[in-house]
Amino acid sequence: MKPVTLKQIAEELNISVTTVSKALKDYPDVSKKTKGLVKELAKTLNYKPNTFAVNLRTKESKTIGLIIPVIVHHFFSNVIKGIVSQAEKKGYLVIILQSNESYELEKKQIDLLLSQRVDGILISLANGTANFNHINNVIAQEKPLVMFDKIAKIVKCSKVIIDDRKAAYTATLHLINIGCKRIAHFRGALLPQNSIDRFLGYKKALLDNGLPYDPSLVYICECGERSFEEGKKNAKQLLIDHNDVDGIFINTDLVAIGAMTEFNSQGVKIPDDINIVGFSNWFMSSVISPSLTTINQPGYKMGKAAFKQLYKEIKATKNKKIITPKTITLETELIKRDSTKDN
Amino acid sequence: MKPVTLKQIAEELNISVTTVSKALKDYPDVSKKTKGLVKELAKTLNYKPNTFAVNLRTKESKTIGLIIPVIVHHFFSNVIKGIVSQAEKKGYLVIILQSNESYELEKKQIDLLLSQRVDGILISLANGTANFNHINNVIAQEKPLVMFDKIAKIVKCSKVIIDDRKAAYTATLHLINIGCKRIAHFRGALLPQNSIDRFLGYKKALLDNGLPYDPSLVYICECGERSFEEGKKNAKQLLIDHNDVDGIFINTDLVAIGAMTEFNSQGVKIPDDINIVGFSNWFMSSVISPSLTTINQPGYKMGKAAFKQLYKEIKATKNKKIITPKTITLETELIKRDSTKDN
DNA sequence: GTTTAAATCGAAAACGTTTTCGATTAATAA
DNA sequence: TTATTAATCGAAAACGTTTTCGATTTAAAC
Repeated sequence: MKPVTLKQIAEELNISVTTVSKALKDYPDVSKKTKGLVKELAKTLNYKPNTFAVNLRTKESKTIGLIIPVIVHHFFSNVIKGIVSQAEKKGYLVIILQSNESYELEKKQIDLLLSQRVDGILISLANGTANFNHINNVIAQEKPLVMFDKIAKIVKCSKVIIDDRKAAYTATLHLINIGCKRIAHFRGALLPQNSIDRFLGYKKALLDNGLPYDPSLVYICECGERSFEEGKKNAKQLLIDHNDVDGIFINTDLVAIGAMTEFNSQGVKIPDDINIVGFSNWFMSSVISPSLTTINQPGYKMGKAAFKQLYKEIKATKNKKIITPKTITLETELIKRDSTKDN
Repeated sequence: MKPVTLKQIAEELNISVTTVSKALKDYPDVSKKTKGLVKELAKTLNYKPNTFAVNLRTKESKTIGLIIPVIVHHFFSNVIKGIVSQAEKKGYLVIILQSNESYELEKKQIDLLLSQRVDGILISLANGTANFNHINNVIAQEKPLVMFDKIAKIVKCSKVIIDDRKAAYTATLHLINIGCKRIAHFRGALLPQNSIDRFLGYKKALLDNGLPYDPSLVYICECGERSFEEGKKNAKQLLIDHNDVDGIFINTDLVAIGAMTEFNSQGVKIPDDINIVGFSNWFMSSVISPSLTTINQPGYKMGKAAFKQLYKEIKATKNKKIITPKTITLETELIKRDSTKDN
């Protein structure tokens, strides 16, 4: 019941292991006849090359690692799907690790993947990550690495992102265009680049359009496991702090839905009393009532693009070519629904 | 910039590769002194054993494969999270593949994982899978395999499931208890065991409680990508076919939410005109309005349990022990919310 | 001083593949 | 005929580790 090896095929046909190997890989220095014999026998014996040996010899595993802050997440699970499907097409397998937004875990997982000798790494940074030595370490080893979504601008590597600032600008502008004068923002955690950028886009849209920027209108949420509750809490606090807010741009749909739930239960009408724009376009957002105006964030596309870039870099590295980091920016779009007024 | 090997450490210390290897693994036949020297040098050189070589030697990869019908799915992504986190604890990595509910793909992916020589396989069957040769093939090779959620009763292997029939019975009974007399069922696809079981539980609850079973009240949906739309469509059809239905037990939350959307838009009041019970307890279900009564399906726990069982079997196989298949049934619970009347 | 036991080490084989390079044979050209 | 080329093959090294088993040295026992 042991797996078939080249040796067994060789002995059966009274030829050498070398020839068997070469026959299976269509080397030109094997006759058609032997190729035929070898391939036939390999098929009937159901020969499968021993990946361990192949890996050892070729020094590649045809495997990539993926580190992601959360798995149970509409956007990220779409990214995973994009990566896995694209990788499979190119004959690569994907090892998935969840960093749980923890820098320490992320560091360990990088080590784990390196010691596993994956051919490349795809990563979306944890909220807790402020030090990038572990990432730079990977790059220094000339192991291809591509960041997506939650990136660090400071790190010299390829990135696949959306233009968070622009998207946030668009979202806020929409609120302004429908007549909002006091626009609040529920922002994400402090460290991640994308929550910074969304905040900056929000701020710029205000200033560009003659509205004052008021820091007391900006609320923070960690956007972790308890996003929904954070949304409710912030909404409750907002109602206490201010009575004149007529629009909110919220960092994530799930937080927005939490906020909407709170507003609903307090009798605050959406969009009549307050207009809300979320971010990400979770499936849920189209289904709740009122449906949520939001920014579509293309997770599946991002996963595909990230793998494609990584694949290029793996090939390049193999051919000893130098890779110049590339930043790919994917398009987003505003999806108008019922949580904001028609204008 | 090449990775450090045992050989380099050996040369540096003027000892043999054998001794270095043994020192690092704390063999008793290496002196304390050499152990100290070796370990110290290994650390300063940042030695990491070459996994490829270790795999080849030990014939194990410390890697398992996971085949799952869909990744972007609240329940399944929770399962993934459970598996990945548990596996990491035991030093195992997880390769994820999505079968897309396709038998053909599933078959190919099994082959892929076998040729990758994973130490074990975790699988939830595709809807399209009616033939189990590919699975039996794995078992015949004495490669540990555990099925979860979408299983095949006929296959002799360990399984982690919920008692779908019982859960469906409970759900239907709840509808009966609050006074429903004409209870419809939106069932899942025809092949999967769990959609069959949920249907049977529904039917049994009716008959046990003196209600007639009426096949015209059973609607089918594939529960694939378009679940939401299927829910709407079935709801619309139901309103055309019957005007006396006062309760529906629906195979999946997402379908239920689709149905509720349709009822809402047609002015059918939930739960006054019609009571609805879903299945799975997606996060969304607690957030929509009215919130959805449903059966909680413990995805994270299932993932953990599935890996634990697989781990046991991997260990057992390694020690040449025979493994007797085990079926683990996880508890479910009815979560009463606003889509069903109080009684 | 000899025997025995314990402690410490290393040579070598093995895992299964890939690839280089030299050897052999057959076919062609001179 | 011999020289040259093309076609076909295989020996052997290499990838880096683990593990068996025998060798050597040292200490203890007689």
